[in-house]
Amino acid sequence: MKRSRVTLADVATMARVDRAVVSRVINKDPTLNIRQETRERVLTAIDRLGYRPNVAARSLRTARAHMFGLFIPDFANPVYAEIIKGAESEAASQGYVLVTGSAVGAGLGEYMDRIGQGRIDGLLLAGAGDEAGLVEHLDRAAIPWIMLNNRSRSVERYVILDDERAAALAVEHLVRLGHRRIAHLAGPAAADTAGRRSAGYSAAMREARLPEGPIVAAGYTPAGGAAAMARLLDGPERPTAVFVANVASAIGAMEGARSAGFEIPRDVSIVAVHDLELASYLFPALTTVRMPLAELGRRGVTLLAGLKPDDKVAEVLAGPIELIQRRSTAPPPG
Amino acid sequence: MKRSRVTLADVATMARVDRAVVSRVINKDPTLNIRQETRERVLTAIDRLGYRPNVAARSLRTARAHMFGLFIPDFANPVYAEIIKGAESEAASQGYVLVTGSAVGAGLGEYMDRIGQGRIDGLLLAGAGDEAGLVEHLDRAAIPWIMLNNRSRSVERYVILDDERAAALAVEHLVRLGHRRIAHLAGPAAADTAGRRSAGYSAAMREARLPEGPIVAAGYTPAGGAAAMARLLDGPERPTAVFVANVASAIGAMEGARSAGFEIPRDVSIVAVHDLELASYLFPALTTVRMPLAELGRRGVTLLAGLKPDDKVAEVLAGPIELIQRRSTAPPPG
DNA sequence: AAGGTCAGGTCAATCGTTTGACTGACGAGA
DNA sequence: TCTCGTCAGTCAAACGATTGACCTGACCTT
Repeated sequence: MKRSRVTLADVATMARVDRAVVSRVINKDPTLNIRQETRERVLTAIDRLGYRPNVAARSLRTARAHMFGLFIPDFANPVYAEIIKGAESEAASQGYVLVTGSAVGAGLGEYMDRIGQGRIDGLLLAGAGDEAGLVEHLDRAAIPWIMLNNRSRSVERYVILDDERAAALAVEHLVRLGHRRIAHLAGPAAADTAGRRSAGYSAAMREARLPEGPIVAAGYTPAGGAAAMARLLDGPERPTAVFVANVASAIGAMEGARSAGFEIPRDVSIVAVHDLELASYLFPALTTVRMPLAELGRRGVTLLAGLKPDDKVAEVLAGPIELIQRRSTAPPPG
Repeated sequence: MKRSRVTLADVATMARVDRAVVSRVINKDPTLNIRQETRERVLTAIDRLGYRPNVAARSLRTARAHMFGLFIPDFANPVYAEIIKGAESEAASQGYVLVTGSAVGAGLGEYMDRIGQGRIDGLLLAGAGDEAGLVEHLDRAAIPWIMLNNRSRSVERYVILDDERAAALAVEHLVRLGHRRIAHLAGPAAADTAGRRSAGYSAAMREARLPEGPIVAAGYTPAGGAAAMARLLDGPERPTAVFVANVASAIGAMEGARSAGFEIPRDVSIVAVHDLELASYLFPALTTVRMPLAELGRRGVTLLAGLKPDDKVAEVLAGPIELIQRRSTAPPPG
């Protein structure tokens, strides 16, 4: 039970060298010229004292925190879990710590104020909208930042996935099954991903020479999906299949269809964007389009590590996008 | 206009006072005697320069980082999302930043090494097991830490929920519906929560003078739940109801029951611990026991804020535990 | 013998804040 | 007149690690 903190000076004393030597040994300074024997004295001293460098002192001196932040809107959304995993592992392998936060209730502004200056070397923003003052807030912090999965209208600092293609894959699957009345349960108008998926839907429908079915927008939540589905199935020209923009809404959509008395996939097929482990345990197991979310987090960190505060990034991540067929899609009735 | 970083000295120069005054104004030092006029000069200087205190320097001087860590095994498990939310909001209101991490692949040891010394003032460990060397690792960091939802055999530093009572609530509900053959789909033997829920199950069964049905353990995952359920329903004395230790396993368990050809709740009732929004969108909507998870996170932070590295904590959080009846439970067949 | 090279380190300024100790000016009381 | 007490700030030493510049002695070369 060592209580008082161990510093460089303590190690230096024990190893009978200058603090500078210890520092250079720890940081593997290539300019350091040292006898093997001395190096070992330092190393054992570090070990015996249980020395850990003080991050605050190091950050102060070097002006780098070796820490990246990841800001997400909501931990309850499992889609972000994938992004976090990718980002965390990439950060670790680059020698950074990734800290994830979500400023419950408050927004990014308060988060940035609380995080203060000098605590993180860069920030990843997943699923952030195009809120007022966002860019100003970030620029005041004078650290590099990148949006994941969303573009900001005002600046080029984002990595996104090929949502058009994902949507097309889903629609093509339905078309191949024989569907002609394919509706679209879109995402919230504010979300950039929603727009891109809708665009992909439209393009694929045009390509297949099919009229765009009814389109209803809803938040990326089960509750939103359930409500929207009810409206989609209520119209006169009932669709035989629905392309849902997000897996969370799809979970609600399935419930909505069931409680409206429709059976999936007999009466209506459902396919959604984003694959999750959960999808195969739903009833019926949900057909999805798998997106490289972990890769997105990974790429964000990689870019952040080599970015200056004023650099531009505008990238559509090329990664495997594939349709995972399960049981929620089938040929149309009749 | 972000030139080089703005420091205290810049503010002091602009306000024509000493750095000390600026510092004391910022920290609301009660011993500071200052004219209203001067204070305002300082405040406007801060504002005009967009000054943010440098966290590294502050931490170095005060030996406090104003940051707490929360370590969880897996972001994909939605149960932790609740804990994070509670902890984050409590931390914010106490002036701390909460950072959540999960050392993918590696364990807590590597996480602690990466996080370094002096970066966080305290650590919350959710769902950590009783791994070897854990306590040593934590004690070397010389910061207060608390386990959430799990006890360590070796030290008294935990806050848990009343899992016995949660289990009893679930079992009593099944008994009241008329079930007599109530099986238990338990959690992994390594998890402390699993043990307490099993104990609660046993006690409630004894109380109801019922023989303990078959008990099968599984990890807190859908896959584990599905496999375990198959085994439970395969035996000679098939249970009419199953108490599942965790909602994630329950999702799998439902799937397992369905693919074995049983209908829920007609053939078998299912009730699980932990309520999630998702539960009402499953098919059928899952009956659960709601646990105060956010409160657990909240309490953890509160304790951490007023804890010394050697203090003991052993607390069963008193919070509302209630049965949320949905459609996965019904009277037994016949 | 003077100069040069190299190994093997040491020295000390610096990063930005905090904080206990101190000071100069002014007015009041003895 | 001298002392004392406020008021309104100022001074400067930390905190712990990093890093460019410097030093010392041994050995070699011409």
